[in-house]
Amino acid sequence: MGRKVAVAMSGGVDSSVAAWLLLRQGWDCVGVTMRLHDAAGDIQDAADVARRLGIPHAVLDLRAEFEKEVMTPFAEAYARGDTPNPCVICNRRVKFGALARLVDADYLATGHYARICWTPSASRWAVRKGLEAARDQSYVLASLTQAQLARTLFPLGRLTKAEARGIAEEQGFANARKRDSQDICFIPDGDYPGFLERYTGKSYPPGEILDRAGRVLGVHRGAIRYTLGQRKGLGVSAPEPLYVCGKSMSDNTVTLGPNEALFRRELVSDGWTWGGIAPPETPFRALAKVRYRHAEAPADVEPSPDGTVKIRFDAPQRAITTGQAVVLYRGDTVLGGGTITAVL
RNA sequence: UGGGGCGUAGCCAAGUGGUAAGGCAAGGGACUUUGACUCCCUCAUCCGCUGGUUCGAGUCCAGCCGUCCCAG
Repeated sequence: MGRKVAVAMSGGVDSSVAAWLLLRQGWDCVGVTMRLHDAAGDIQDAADVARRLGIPHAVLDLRAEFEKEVMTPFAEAYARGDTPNPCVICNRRVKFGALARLVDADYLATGHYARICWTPSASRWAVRKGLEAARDQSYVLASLTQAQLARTLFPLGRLTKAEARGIAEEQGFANARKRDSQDICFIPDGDYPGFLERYTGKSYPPGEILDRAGRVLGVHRGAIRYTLGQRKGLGVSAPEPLYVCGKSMSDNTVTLGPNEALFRRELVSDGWTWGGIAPPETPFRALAKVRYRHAEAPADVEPSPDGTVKIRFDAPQRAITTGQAVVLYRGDTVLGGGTITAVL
């Protein structure tokens, strides 16, 4: 392998600092920015930083791939009643997929707060958590394949966000003080129900809000707007806070219950990609994480020959939701990641 | 029509003579490369209406209105 690396520059602070770090380490860098959707992005910011660093910069139009791999599956998942995590899919299919295939470089680098390590005992690559626990992004990278990891660099893995911002300030990057990105990138206003209706051309009609005994509590504004564990926006007043503890797309109903009703111990998952360990055939213990901001919890992991994996937590976890990614850890190493298909 | 209960913010609800708790909902903000959760802030110049007693009334009295239950 040579020393040429393409840095995926979003126009934000992190990927800008990543490029600077690689340059300083002697890499032959080229900046690339993906055009993913029509919403005006930060392409100009990325180009400005690249110019400042004195590296070539290219904009790659990946709108078709993004639509096919991310937006459409996103809408389909919601229609099914799942709650997908588009960032996870985007990383695997678009950023480290389509983009990686297009660039002419030995490696692809991004500004994720995560690390990659080679595990000699298993002869495998594995994603590891970023050093700053609060910023760790290994969860959204768990589905990267061995081939993808072999040619990926995460220069920010050992830095804190504060350090990265410090570097951006020192280097005079125009985006040094830019807000962290948030929300789904292709739905900048955060109105994902509105997006889904516009994108699919379908409307999701009102239906009944029920309590766990089946009594009608009110009317919902389309089942698509509600996800497990949700409290806000229900419009139902009660002696205690109520949360979405179930919904049925076929009945077009949303069921509410108290917080305690949300805890479950067991889930079924599929679509696994294995990182730090070879595809397992026997049960083992691990820490499992069921959403981006979930404190991973100890569990028994039972792989099946058909590729599905059953995970049974030692203690019940709140609002385990189908469509979300589940990621297994041993220490700070990612063992693998899949998608939650059922909660028992 | 008699007898009894009740009428406090969008909903529920404390309050019993001293200057309107709390919960839910709602709005705003923080947090956050997913949805959520969480956290913080805001939210009745006024207690059905009208008089009266009192230094002072949501709290006491009278009348009226509304509502619920029992009786018929």
